[in-house]
Amino acid sequence: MSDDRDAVRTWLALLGASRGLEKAVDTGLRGRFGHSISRFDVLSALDRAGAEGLRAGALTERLMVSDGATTQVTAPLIREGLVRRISDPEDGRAAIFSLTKKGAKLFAGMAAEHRQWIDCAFEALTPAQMKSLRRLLVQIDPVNIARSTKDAA
Amino acid sequence: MSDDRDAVRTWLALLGASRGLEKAVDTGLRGRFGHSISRFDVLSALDRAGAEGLRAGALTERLMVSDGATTQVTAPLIREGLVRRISDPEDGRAAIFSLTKKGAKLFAGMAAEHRQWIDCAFEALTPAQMKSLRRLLVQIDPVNIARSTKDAA
DNA sequence: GCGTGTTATTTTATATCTAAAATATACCTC
DNA sequence: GAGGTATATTTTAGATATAAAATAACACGC
Repeated sequence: MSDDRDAVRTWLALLGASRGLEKAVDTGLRGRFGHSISRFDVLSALDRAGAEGLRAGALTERLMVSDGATTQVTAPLIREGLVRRISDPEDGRAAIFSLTKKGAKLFAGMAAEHRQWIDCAFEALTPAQMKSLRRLLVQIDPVNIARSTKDAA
Repeated sequence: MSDDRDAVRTWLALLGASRGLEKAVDTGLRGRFGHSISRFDVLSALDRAGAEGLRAGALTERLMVSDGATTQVTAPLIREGLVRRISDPEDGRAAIFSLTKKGAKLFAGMAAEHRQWIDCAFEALTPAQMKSLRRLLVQIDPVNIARSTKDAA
């Protein structure tokens, strides 16, 4: 068998594993808590940030989405009283997001369940295999694509 | 260091690698060809299917998306004359999608470039490492999540 | 032949993302 | 402190996804 498409085959395996797990987690979160994985990511970032919360820009950066998405995803969380938005007293332009008590409590439950799901999904891998997997994953370099695309243009 | 969150850390690494590469490929395809990665996937599936093409249901299954998405993603491709839709002569309900000559030609160019990008992104990995990576990836089992979610409900 | 039910696809409503335009406020220079 | 410029965020428009309702066509039993 030729190895000509090794990289493409590996990419398809990576994409399949990631999408499959993401879909399963999203379905689980929606079913159990009525929130998408995007919202879970917001709650997670804010939980980690603690009491000071995060500015909209910082939240956007951590979620690796666009600024518009942050506004939209936080909106329903604010409506439900899980997230609080206040103006930065030091910069009137900036908005600071943080978890309410209710939001923190809900997130704790979500995170516990989420962790169990992930543990189940990775059950077949030993800790050493997981470490090996992480080491391989970080060697993949998407920046190379951006470069070669620019060259071709 | 505790290994308590090994699985979650691995999941985050997987998600990061996959999203990063997907984003880079999507950006590359849009910049060079004006088509999203979703459309590329459609063209790819139809190219593989050859002259007989694929029924809408089969295309949906291969893309692993919902049936509605197939209708919507193919629409612009049909408008641009890259994909053809005809009624199945043996089943008036079914639609059969196939590539036009123009679509096949465009896809050939896209696929060649796509492969170069992926080769670049995986440059740091040896063929043996890629094989090892694939073997680890297929052991991840999202179905476990669906099961445990159902139990909890 | 004709209702009845199943199946294939499309349509519709909603959610989420991006990119770009609009808005609002801070900061800097004079 | 007034005006221009830069920056932070929201809004808007468009793409893509899902889920569920609607549409259309086949197929079976009578």
